[in-house]
Amino acid sequence: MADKPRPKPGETREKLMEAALALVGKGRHFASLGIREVTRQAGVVPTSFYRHFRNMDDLGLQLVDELGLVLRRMMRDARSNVLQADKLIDESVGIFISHAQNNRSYFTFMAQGLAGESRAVQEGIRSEMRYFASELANDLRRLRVVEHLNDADLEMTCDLVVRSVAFSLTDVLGIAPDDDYQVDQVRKRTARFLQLIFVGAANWNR
Amino acid sequence: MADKPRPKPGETREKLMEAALALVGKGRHFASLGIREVTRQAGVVPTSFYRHFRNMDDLGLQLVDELGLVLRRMMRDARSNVLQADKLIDESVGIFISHAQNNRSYFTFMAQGLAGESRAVQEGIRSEMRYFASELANDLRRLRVVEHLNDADLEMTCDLVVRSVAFSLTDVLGIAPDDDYQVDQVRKRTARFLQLIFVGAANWNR
DNA sequence: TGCTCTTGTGTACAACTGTTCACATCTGTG
DNA sequence: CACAGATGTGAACAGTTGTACACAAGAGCA
Repeated sequence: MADKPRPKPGETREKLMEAALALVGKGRHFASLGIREVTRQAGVVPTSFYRHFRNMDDLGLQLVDELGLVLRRMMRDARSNVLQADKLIDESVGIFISHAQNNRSYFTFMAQGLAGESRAVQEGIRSEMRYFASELANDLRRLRVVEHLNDADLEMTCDLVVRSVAFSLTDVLGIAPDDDYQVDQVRKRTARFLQLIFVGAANWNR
Repeated sequence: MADKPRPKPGETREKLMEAALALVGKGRHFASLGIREVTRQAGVVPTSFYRHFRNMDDLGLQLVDELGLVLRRMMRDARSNVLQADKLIDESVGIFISHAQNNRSYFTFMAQGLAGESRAVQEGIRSEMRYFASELANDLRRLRVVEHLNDADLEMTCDLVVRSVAFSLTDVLGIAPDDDYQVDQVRKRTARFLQLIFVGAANWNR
């Protein structure tokens, strides 16, 4: 028997998730990944896969959970780093985009999952987006920048904001990571989207 | 591109494209389709595939072209059927959504392709969206509803509109085709998104 | 010490994959 | 008419796939 490096406890599970994410980051589509392919990338024997996941969809679902953590971290980061209220939009957008840059694989997975073939993954991601929108609504209420909007309209506004940002993040993913000029273009354009939306919200009286 | 002006309609070619689209409509993801799978669905022998496409990405690219036709038809439909200017948004959204309902497979393919693994398909779809946005800008200019916006701001506004509608169309795809209530919810919500954007545009003076 | 769980491994197999090749059929043009 | 080219077919290939099975090493516990 050849000596094995080390049989660590429960590390294989994470290796498999990272492997899938790595393949997605390399341009592959999650839906086209196979069990063998992932285990190969993880440096594990195919059979091990079944010790942790029932199938690929299962792995995808667990990735969605991890994605939730990433998003929450991003949100916390934005909340604690936005200093001036008048630069709220610019600074938040900057933070979101840099998170997308630093977690390309996760956000690529998110973008793929939105139209993915697993209904469960799809629903999971949409649920994360709804959560994000409702947290944003809370923040805006707290900052008293939208006092004239009723709850439903505020919720609608935040939903639109989140969708726009999400779409912009997929723009970033289509750009070479070091193409600072293009990334900056997306940043500016996204900020203007949000400004436009907030101008709309400020003048919203039905 | 237009490689078949003279020869008779290669029906196998279209059968293959329809087959791929049918599989996508059935919930499969385009990136996970195989050549054999598509030919089987088309009722054709695997070898025939190579008579018309070099590989799956090639087929995807040609589907993007067809998708362009669908989008153009949708646009023309909206232009000729919107009767009252004050109902422009509601009627347009209604038309877009019913087109999405009647061409579910195409729009599912579009949603998938936006984050797909073929950079070319991705770029093709984004290009269709840009075209759509620029046509919308023309229309708005013609209708004189945005006379105070400069070209760049108008273009930005239209881009945001197109993105929002596109996102909403993916919402529709996640709903059972006959769930009229939910579809109507999406319709109303999308219309409000656009109203919000246009209120923003109307009050946009930097 | 034994017993049972959990995790990881190696082997095996039938089914399926993409692609090639040689051959059949059809269609329009010289 | 014959012939060239486009289109479709079937058999064949080597490689990959998902999954089942039996087994080994360690952990926790009586």
